Amino acid sequence: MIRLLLADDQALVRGALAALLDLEADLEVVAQVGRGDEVLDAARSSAADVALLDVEMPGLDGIAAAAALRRELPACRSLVVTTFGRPGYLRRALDAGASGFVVKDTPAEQLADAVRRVHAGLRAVDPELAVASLAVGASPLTERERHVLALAADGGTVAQVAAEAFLSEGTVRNYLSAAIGKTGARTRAEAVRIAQDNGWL
Amino acid sequence: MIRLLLADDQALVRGALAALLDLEADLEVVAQVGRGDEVLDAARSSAADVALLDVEMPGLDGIAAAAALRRELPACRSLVVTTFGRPGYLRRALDAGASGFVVKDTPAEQLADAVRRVHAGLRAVDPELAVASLAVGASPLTERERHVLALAADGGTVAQVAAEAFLSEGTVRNYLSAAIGKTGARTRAEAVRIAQDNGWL
DNA sequence: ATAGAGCAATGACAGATGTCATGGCCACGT
DNA sequence: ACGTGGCCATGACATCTGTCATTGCTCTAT
Repeated sequence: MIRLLLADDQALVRGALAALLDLEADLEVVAQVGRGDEVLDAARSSAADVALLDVEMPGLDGIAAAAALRRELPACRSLVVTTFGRPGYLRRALDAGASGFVVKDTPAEQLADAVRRVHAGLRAVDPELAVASLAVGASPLTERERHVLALAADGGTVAQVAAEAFLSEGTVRNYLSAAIGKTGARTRAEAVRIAQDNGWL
Repeated sequence: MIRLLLADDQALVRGALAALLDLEADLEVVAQVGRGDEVLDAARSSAADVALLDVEMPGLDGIAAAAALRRELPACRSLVVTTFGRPGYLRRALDAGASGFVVKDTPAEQLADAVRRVHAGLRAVDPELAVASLAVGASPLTERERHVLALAADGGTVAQVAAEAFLSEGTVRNYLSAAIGKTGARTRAEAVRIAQDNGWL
């Protein structure tokens, strides 16, 4: 029996996945959580073998949760499940020690197989996405550029971003300018969109 | 036996929901589609009683699909299921003739009940969301303002938007200015975010 | 040790953006 | 008939952005 932990902030999806996986004779859902920062405790107390982690979660995102599991509970393997096939997500998930990566538009029948592969110590990675990940490559942004762009993502002015980041306005403009150049965008808003689509955040 | 149609672009979620609902003795999933524009045909040929429609779908969104069902196949009732509890979505869904509206973070146990209510001719609406919908109210934007803001949403310049909308640059700036004022935003990007969050698109 | 890369800042400048006043056109309700 | 309000446009204006050149500091790799 493979013992499963489900982590997804959408209760309906979480419950539905549980129903789907419980249909398999060799799988057993032993814990469900709706927040990333509850994953570690739940995995420990339920002695889960595999954790299905959504990327978008409150508290702690699925990738960070995978890293925490790797560090604190290496016996429990991670399978990251996500809505968005952002190439950067895959790379970061694997870097964080996840054993598998599945997007939510893969057929339902393949999920159980992915779980079994991960449990067996193999990798389970969407091949199409792996190619895209290589094609897009790693983020061209430096850490500060990323940070400033993330702060600008919700539409604030340069002055607001500068205040939040404790930087001068000119510096913020320089970083944004660099980010716009590196992403190939023509405006700040477009740069935000491109960075988000690629999972560079 | 209540005959169900599932429409969701994420195959994994669709399959999982099917597994969940098939566990109920009185429910039967008779059709599944991944695109909004396949809903009508599938509902007709499967003689579905209730259609579960995701809002975010390629081809035709779930709300438009609900409207089409209402018009062409009034025997089939619609239950809109969505990731985002955008207040505007609820209003538009009900206007389109949907009988129910459920967000994806409601507990899984309640979904089957919502389906039964809708099948019985009752409404199934998230009460919390109904309140939010009334509080936020309808979109303050005029049709042109909405349109221009939507075109500006992906980060293009004023000149690009003007070209796409066949308007002068000055007019575009005026509409954007009006939209910024009405949404209470300070920049164009923020206005886009606010409008999207409220489902005003 | 030396060159390269990231980080932080300043100043200057062209161009884009947001605001406002104004005008004309049309449809609608009273 | 009249006012109201949405729609389209123009022009002017202050401000905000995006770009570039330049400087200085710190690490890191060669």
